[in-house]
Amino acid sequence: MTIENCRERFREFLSNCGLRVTNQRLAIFEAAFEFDRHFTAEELLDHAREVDPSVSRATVYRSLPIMVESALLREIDVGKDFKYYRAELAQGNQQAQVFCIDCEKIFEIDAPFMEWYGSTVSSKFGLVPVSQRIQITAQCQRFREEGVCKNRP
Amino acid sequence: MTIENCRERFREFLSNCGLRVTNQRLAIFEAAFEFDRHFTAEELLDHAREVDPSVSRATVYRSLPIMVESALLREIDVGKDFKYYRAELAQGNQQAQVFCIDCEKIFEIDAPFMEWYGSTVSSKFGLVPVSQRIQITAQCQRFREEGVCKNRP
DNA sequence: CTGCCTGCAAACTCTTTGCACGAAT
DNA sequence: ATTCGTGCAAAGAGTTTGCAGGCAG
Repeated sequence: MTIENCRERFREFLSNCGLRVTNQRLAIFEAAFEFDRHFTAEELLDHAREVDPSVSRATVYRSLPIMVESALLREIDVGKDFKYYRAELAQGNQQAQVFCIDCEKIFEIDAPFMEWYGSTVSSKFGLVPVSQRIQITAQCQRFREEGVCKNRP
Repeated sequence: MTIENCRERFREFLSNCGLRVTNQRLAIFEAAFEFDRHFTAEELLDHAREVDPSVSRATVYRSLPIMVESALLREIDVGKDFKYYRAELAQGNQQAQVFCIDCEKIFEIDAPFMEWYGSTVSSKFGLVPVSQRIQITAQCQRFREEGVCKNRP
């Protein structure tokens, strides 16, 4: 899946939902897909403004749910008071997140069993799964002992 | 594990940490252990005030981390902007949470493999696990279709 | 043209904090 | 007597929202 595909997909999603294709929404899309890592709403705002300085914080916050809904962005909650996002070039596979509390970096790894597990467990309670995630919080032992974290900026 | 054991454990934990055993802390403890379900900080405040009207919101928020640290309370983040807590009478097993977005209820189920999975995955990134959780978000199909959720108050 | 979108700033929610008083040890 | 703990209210952080004007369809 290339960025061109994604851009086209985004335009179609907007149209199909009766939403307008505005310069701001496109700028936010471009900014999001230029990150090669997880980013926060604030980081996205800063970067989107480099593409189109007129983008406001409100529009970023209004666009994020749309892009998550369209499955172009994944939303990740690591238990902090803000959320992380990541462009989803390759659609689909369930992933487990490992969040390092020392370097604040998010690592991801495929966890194909999760979907099965989610629906098995949900059905035990008479429910239908919407989403499932495994999140592992970890620390860097070396950083704790030596004050150096190889992932730390 | 009875509530008496837990109360004693709490007093010991406070003493061992050089923290004082105050009426407010005890009132918050009692309130927390009278819930037979998950509760929020605000619900805990309301209930603690029934035990001791002098308890303030600040003290509840200052006590929660202590009780979580002492393992008498479990903190659960379901991706909303506030946290849930639950008294932990039976210590220990890793659990997966199923959060129903229709009735906002949290169901739990043992997930003994989680600890193993967390350390296996963490070590792939050179990290040491601190905690791990599986969280499944689900909905009540019957509520969606018929407007009735058997778990809904 | 119509009405969805936008930027701005204020509002909101949950949580944390500074301060002076009060209570546990 | 010390010092930690407390209540109060204000601050804080991230996010949401009301409004008047702007732009896509």
